[in-house]
Amino acid sequence: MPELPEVEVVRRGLERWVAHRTVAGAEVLHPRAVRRHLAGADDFTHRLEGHRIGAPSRRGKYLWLPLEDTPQAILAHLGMSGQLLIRPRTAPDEKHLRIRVRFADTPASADTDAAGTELRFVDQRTFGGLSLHDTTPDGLPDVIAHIARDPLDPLFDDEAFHQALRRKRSTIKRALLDQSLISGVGNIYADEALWRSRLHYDRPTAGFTRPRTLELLGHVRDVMTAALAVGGTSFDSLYVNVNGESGYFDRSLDAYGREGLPCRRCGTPMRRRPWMNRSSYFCPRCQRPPRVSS
DNA sequence: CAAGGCTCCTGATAGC
DNA sequence: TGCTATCAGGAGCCTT
Repeated sequence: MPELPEVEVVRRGLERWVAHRTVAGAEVLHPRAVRRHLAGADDFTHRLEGHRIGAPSRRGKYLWLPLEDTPQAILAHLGMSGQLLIRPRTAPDEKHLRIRVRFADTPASADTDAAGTELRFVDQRTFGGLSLHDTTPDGLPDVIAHIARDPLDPLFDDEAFHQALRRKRSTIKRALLDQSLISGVGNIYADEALWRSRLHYDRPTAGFTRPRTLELLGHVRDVMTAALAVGGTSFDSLYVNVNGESGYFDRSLDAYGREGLPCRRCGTPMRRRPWMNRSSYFCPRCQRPPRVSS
């Protein structure tokens, strides 16, 4: 399940293999993959043709490929199971291939041995997709203006995040997953950062002290940086990075998926609790629930 | 307006 | 064997 580190790995792959190539054509094999492109699949493909791709950017779990000659960008979200693969044009289609983008071979692509390859969006569960949007003056696709900066962004404002937590009448894991407060954190890294911080997921944010917020942010950054160093992660075999190699980091997980296994800090069996139609993993001893439970 | 819940989707797996 | 139930969960959208 791609979160910020995995998406960043994909972004770097695209920088290597796709930037500065010109789109020759695109093919949408499943309409749901472009459902965020409201004008439809035909409009999506027609408007891509002939444009040259710029340097890929990312905010949180969104990444986008700017078109160099127009203030627009191809926005991508991988959802649960999305992959962006660079494959030889001659490679057989993947079972869940949703979108194919072909490129014109140019001297630029020949220089990087990218010639003869195409970009494929493969997505089993179809929660992800591509779409084309206008970009704001700072280069951000307009439809993700509500997405907050992510914790690895140098312009992320720790103090503003802390004040936002204080104003909320919510609990900490909900806040971590709220992409309008802090982006890029999903269920896995939320549980990991909370475990490192010894915080229970249901702890109200309103009472957070500044040191507590800053420590949590530090752990969020640490766990993401560690995952990035290993090449992103997804013990989920569905996840493959842009070069088609599977990444991951599963051996470094301290909380997620460890129900019944001993806490790596105190040895107490880890627990799993149903939470927001998913799961939260935590140590019942290190991460004590708040006194007043919702 | 904020907070919380519902829903989209497919495949692996467990249970009967 | 073959069916059904459950789980995985990001984020837009809906309800309260």
